[in-house]
Amino acid sequence: MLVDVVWHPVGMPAVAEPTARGADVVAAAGPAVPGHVGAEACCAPLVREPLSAESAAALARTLKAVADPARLRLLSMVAAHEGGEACVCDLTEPLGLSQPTVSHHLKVLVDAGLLARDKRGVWAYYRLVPGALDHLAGVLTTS
Amino acid sequence: MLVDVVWHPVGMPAVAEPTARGADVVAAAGPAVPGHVGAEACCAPLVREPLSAESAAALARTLKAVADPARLRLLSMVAAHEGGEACVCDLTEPLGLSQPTVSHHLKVLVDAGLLARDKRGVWAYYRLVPGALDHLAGVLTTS
DNA sequence: CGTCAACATCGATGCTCGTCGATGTCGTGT
DNA sequence: ACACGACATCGACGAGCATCGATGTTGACG
Repeated sequence: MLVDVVWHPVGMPAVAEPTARGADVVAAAGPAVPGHVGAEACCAPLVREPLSAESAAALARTLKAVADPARLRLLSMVAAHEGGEACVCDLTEPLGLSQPTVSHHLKVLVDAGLLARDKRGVWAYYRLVPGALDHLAGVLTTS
Repeated sequence: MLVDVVWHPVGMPAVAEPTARGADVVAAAGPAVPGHVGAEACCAPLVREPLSAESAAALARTLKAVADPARLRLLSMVAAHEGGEACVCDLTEPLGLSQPTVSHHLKVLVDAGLLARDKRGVWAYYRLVPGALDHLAGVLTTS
C-alpha cells in the first residue's frame, strides 16, 4: 500500500523497473484513508543536474494535476474561501461546471496531495495541504 | 491573431507596463519573431483571491508546457549542460526519443517562453529564459 | 553544383483526459 | 420507514496530445 513515489532528483539505486508502468495507484478502493500519491517530494532543484526518467515522470504527474484551468481555479477558490476550506456546493456554481466534473477535479487534486478532504455530515470540505504548492514551486525555482 | 494574454489575477489593465517586475524579457531574439504566447505574466499569488477564467486558462497553458516528463528532462538537461545551452543533437540520444519528437517538445517550451532558441550555423542552441521558471514558481508559492 | 548533416514541418495513429448524464451511496429530516 | 439532498462513481463521447516515419529546408564543404 501507499507506493509513495517521491521525486528525488538523482542518485539513488536507480532500479530497473522495466515496465515503467507501476505506481499508478489511484487507490480508489480505500476504506477511509485515500492513498495520497505524489507531492510530498524531497526537494529537487530541477536545474541542477539532469533528472532521471522516473523523477521526471513523477514530477510531471503532479504538475499535470495543476496544469488545468478548472483545477487552478478550484485551488484558488478553496484557498480564498472563508476559513480556507470550501465544500463542493460552494464551488460548482462559480466554476460553471457540473457537479460530477467538479468532484472529479477535486479527486485529482487530492490524489496529487495538493488538497485534503474532510467529510463533515453531508458536506465534504476541501482545504489546501500546507506545504504542497510551495514544494512544487521550490522544484521550479532556479536560483 | 491571439494577442498574448497575460495572467494578471484581477483588475489592472491588460497592457504590459514597462518595469512591472525584474528584468526578464521572453523575447526570442532574432529577426523573425515568432508569435510567442505565454509566460511573461505579471505575478499572481494564485492563493489570494479566485482567479478569473482567462487567467486560469493562460496559466494552465504555460503549466501544461512543463507538465510532461520529456520536457522536464529537456529543461534540466539544457540547464545543466555546459555553458547553459545545448543543441538538439546533444539531447536526442540521452532522452531516448526521436529527433522530430525532441524538436516538437523544444518548440512547445519556446512557445511557452521558457526556452530561447539561437541558431548558429547548422546547429540550433537552446537556453533557459532567465526569469521564466521563477515566475511560474512565484505564482504557485502560497507564502 | 552536388552531397551530406542538422533541424523543422507534415500527416497519421493511438492514447490520455475533460466533460457530461445517469446512477449509486450515505447522511438528515419528516 | 421514507423522501430528499450532497457527493462519489460509472460509462461514454469528443477533443487534445505525444510519438513516429517521411519529407522539406538550410547551412557547410569538396
